[in-house]
Amino acid sequence: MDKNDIKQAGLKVTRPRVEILKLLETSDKQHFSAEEIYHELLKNNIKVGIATVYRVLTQFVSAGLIIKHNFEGDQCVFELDRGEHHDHMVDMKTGKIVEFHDEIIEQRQKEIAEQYGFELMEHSLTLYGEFKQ
Amino acid sequence: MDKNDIKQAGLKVTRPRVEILKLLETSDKQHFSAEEIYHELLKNNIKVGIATVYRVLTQFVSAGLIIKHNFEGDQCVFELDRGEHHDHMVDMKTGKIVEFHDEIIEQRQKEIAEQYGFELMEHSLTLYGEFKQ
DNA sequence: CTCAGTGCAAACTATTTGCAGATTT
DNA sequence: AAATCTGCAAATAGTTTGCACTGAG
Repeated sequence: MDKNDIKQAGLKVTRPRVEILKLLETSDKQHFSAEEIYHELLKNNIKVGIATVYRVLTQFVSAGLIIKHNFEGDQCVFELDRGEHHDHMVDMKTGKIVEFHDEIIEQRQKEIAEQYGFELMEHSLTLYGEFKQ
Repeated sequence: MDKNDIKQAGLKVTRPRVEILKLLETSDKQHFSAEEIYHELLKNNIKVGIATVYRVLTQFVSAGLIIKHNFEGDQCVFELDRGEHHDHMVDMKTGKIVEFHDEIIEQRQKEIAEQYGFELMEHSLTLYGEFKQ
């Protein structure tokens, strides 16, 4: 129910917002940079400005609809927040991104934070390398 | 032996290089952004251009003398590479950075990479939150 | 009809580059 | 002296903002 998500975020249901959310929901690719989203929309004959893409993405992040990642390199990537936390493996040659989740690591992070008197709010774990073959 | 490190990297031993390395070696702070280094040098009456700071930092990273981190936020930070790998906890209020190392997590990362047929080359783990009290 | 949202162009921030003069070896 | 290095200013890349017009409710 994408349109409801937009409404519940206190935002009006506009073309760019619906289309950006739809793209993130229906694409087989999970991670997009702002530029990629922009070009994808243009390719589908949806006229938007790059500024709107950035604005909408920022709003969606605030609303908790999507997540923003700061991998190595110059630009950020965005993905739909499907509620299940996960970390990433990034192929440094191809740019391919694969998600994983590991309870042992999650647990250890909490223990370490505890040890240091650190109130853990979020974390980011990214493995860089190459997928074999 | 900082000057030797510079030489061994195939770089000439110049004022800016020596001073940047010295700052990173002797400061109680471990992590600096390029701007911070720049201002720190100016404060110590060492005239450099910001472009030189960026150039030298890039060269030092290539030479393996320092490490570059991409924490959340706009700018990168640099720290001396003391050879011992570690991850980071970042206080989102104060900006304070504390290092930690956990063998269990390191081990799990290797196992996960193995499972996925992923040749692990590096990784980045950062905990975000606040130090209590 | 009203106010939020949009596209455009200009502004901004972090970083990089071209170049002529300065430094290291 | 030769080659690298530097500071400056201009360029770049990603992202943000001001503004007048457009569109959702």
